[in-house]
Amino acid sequence: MKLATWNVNSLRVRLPQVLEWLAARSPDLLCLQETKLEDEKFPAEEIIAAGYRAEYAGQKTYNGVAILSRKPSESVIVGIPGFEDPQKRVLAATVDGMRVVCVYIPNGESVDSDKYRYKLHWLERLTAWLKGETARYPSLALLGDFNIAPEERDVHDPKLWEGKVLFSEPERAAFAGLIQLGLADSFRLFEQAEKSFTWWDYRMNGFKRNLGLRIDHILLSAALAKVCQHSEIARDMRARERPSDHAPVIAELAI
DNA sequence: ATGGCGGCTCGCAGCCGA
Repeated sequence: MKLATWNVNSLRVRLPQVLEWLAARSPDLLCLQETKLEDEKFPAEEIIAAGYRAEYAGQKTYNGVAILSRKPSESVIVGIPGFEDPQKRVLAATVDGMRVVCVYIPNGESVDSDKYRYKLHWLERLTAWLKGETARYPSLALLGDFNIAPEERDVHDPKLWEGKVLFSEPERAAFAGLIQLGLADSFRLFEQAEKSFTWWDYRMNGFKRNLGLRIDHILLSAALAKVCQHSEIARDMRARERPSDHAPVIAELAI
């Protein structure tokens, strides 16, 4: 079973690339973030024609998440239960016996901003909810744009990023809190090339110079991590014409 | 170097992202 996540930075713009990528890599499941589409505008017909089911929760201009899957979804939840938030950032579903949680964690803007405080609070609420979910579902995958680079090796220049949003200690502590729920960072289950990133700034030739961060992740419960055989970043998609600033991340499971 | 780029909007300038 092949799982994937991709912040597409507008599904309207990136739909042709998404359809092409689905055909080329044939994931069993693909979580999308930043669809930036109201549900009425979601391209359900094109997704279905490509052989996938789609669950989605979007809004105009900002945010928006979706789960595309070969198999149907059950027990779909939008948002963190009990946490009022108009921003569409969480979508959970059970697919093929696996609990799948697709997240678009807030960016945080800068460490002295209200958005940063919102991000940390949001992470607290996510973690508290997932504590119950991980206990309830032995097979659970948490996929998405975390907007957190967990370790120094996930940042092109750790000195430059020290204390900055996406790499600050409180954010990394929150990421560690998710790991402490019994989840494994699937990418790090395997040997990987140095300077492997999932996001590169559009500006200053960030991709060409590989000035990136690894902020998109697939976390797996112990039962899934045990059967995970491979994980990679599809950085070729960042080299395309009119790319998203994020590349897809893949985890392959022997189930 | 608070610029850079790209996407969005009851757009034509200003926001947000990371």
